[in-house]
Amino acid sequence: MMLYRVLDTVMPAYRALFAKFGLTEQQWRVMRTLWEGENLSSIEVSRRTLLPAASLVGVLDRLERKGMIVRLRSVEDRRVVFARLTPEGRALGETILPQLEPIQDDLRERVTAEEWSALAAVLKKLEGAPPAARAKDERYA
Amino acid sequence: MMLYRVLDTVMPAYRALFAKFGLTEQQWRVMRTLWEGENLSSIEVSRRTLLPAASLVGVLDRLERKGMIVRLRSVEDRRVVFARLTPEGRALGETILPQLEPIQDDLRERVTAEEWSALAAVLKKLEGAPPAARAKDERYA
DNA sequence: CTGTAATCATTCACATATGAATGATGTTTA
DNA sequence: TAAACATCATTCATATGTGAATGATTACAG
Repeated sequence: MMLYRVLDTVMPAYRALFAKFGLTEQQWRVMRTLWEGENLSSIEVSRRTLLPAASLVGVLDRLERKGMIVRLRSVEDRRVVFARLTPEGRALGETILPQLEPIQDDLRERVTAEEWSALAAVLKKLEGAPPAARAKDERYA
Repeated sequence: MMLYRVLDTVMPAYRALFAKFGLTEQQWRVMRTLWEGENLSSIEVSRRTLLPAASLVGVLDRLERKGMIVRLRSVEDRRVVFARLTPEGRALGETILPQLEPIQDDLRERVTAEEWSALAAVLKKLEGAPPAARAKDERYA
């Protein structure tokens, strides 16, 4: 509940910014990874954004309709689909990213660096060993 | 992102339990408040569960269809609707609540009490001053 | 080489979230 | 008291989340 409460109070600020440019939170997350990675496979985007594959399909559909990205099927492995930014998509990033600073600053203003790392540490412990059962995809936490 | 990651690893365990009894996470949250409060107004349930009113309507619809609750319109203020547990709804609580312990224990096992309060403190600071409610006139002027 | 298992993207059915708009009902104000 | 407001529940349209199932493609064991 605490986590939800925090998200409920922190996210609206971001959402307001994205909304100005016609993006939803999830669409934003995808664009964000692309502004960094440019050309990524769906599954890689899914991993970085934490968006389930099933949801990602729709998000990519809508981003494609908006002309922000294009989908390209891989040649080596035809199961894989890549998402690539269009010039418009890249331009959007250069418009939005700077406007993100004020919000970030506002957050940093309220929590000291030590508190941040303490928070990060505890959260990391929490995600460390899923209660249910894992054993398969360990990779890197 | 950290917050989402934690939710992604912690919630599935709970969801698995609810699912056994045909409940979703949101339906669970509502039932939980009713197991404590018995007869609450919609708006009060909304406040305690953090579920937006618009979503709550549907959740209550489904819980009502399942025979877990009933809706009663208030007599003093006919705008208000109360949600009340049915005997089945109450019984479900007595079946599920005990089974919740193992999951809770597992979490407590991984994080010490001090870490918990530290976590709570930081999170509380974060929700302290909603960045969004800062003013209608732009802030980066 | 062939059958089988593993992957990846997608689709389905169902449950929610979000923001805006409504209708019914209280409250307040001029 | 009539008009302007404020509340609460609900509905709408659109976007996601969830778990299960599919189809198309590899990767692999035998």
